[in-house]
Amino acid sequence: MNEKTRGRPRQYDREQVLASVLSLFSEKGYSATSLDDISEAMNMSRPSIYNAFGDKESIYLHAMDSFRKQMRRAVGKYLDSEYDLQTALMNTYLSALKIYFSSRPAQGCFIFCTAPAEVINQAVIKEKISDTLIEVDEFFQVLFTNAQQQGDYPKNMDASNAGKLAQGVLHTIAIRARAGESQASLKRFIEFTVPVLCKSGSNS
Amino acid sequence: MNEKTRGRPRQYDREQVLASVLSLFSEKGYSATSLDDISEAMNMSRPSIYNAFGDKESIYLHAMDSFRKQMRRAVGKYLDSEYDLQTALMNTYLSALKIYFSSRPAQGCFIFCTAPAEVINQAVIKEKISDTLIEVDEFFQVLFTNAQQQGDYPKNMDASNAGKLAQGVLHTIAIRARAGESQASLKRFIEFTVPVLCKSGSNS
DNA sequence: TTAATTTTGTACCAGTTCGTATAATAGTAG
DNA sequence: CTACTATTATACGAACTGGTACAAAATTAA
Repeated sequence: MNEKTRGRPRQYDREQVLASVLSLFSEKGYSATSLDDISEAMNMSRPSIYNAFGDKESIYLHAMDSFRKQMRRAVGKYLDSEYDLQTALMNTYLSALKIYFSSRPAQGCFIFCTAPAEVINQAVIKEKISDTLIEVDEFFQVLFTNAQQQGDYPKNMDASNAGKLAQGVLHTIAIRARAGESQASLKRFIEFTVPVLCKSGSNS
Repeated sequence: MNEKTRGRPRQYDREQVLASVLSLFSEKGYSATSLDDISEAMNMSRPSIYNAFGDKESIYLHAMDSFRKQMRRAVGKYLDSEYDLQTALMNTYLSALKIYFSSRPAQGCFIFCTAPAEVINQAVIKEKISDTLIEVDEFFQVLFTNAQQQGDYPKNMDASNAGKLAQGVLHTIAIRARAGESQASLKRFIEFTVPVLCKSGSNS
């Protein structure tokens, strides 16, 4: 990976500038962010940016991928069946909450709070957000089907729709965090919600 | 209301132009919509628009109010206690679904799909979206407390958080509709979800 | 009529937008 | 040292941005 290549060497670190542009887009959204903003945040000149990531839309798509990677890193482990359903859900939501509140003011979910606005006129963004929905639905669905196999969740329930509902909780948390609801309040909401999703689980 | 006033009479109908700018903002979001776009959609010159609704941000806020009114008109009746919990929830979601799919392609919820992107740098929009969250939370909470009084929902459940979860379902439906999920699929999702929310309700 | 009042249309502004043409820079290969 | 290659910096441009000054138009009040 660190092989010497011809030509002038890069002065930027790809992961690092992606992280800073992600943070920028997360704050202002796609349309309100200018290439000048991006250039300043990345500390790169405009032609360099274009050369590295393409046009503005393409930069945004890279940021979406970067965010998805971050989320996967945070919650992927809960797919392991050593966690029971309640624990896996709870930990997933708490991990998400931590990310949603990682800036001040809290910015919620980068993808579900900023991308939907652009969806109608940007086909590629629409595709990627749809793809994200599917991936997350499947993540949660696996949690429910695993629980069904272990007798932890009723088998007559539709794990696919249960997964969708579980992702829905993520969406509402993301929006609420960005709108100013407190982390403590959202944590209480999660504590109420997880037993409802698990249903057969013994909640007081 | 139709009293003769001095000065040149208006050539526009306030409700009508608000409806068209709402549709425009709903499609493109706040930042991607230009005053030229707005002027064309309203069929009004820029100074007239400024005189009638103020600057761009103010126009957007008026559009938010207009959308909230539309939603209230559609679902307000389900607050009447003649509806049982399941029916009220089901009808509310179906009414929302109809609005979310009223354009082609479906645009979901104007407020929760386009406003969150602007929240961080536009304090007034943040306030209004927060205010909307509270109003809708209270709407659903009333549904649950009414059901509790009629023995239709367990009294040991927290109606406030139940209401929040119920609004969460609205959020995920809105995002999914805008991202391209089919109305039929979302209807099945609702049919799965309503009994889960009601819990004690008899679902096969 | 004349004055007062309100809305409308034209035209303009300074600032910003995204993207790129061009040339300088910094490294490797031979 | 000379090619070659890739990245960087400067600078520009045509289009668009939100907002407004100004005057014309259309009504009521006196």
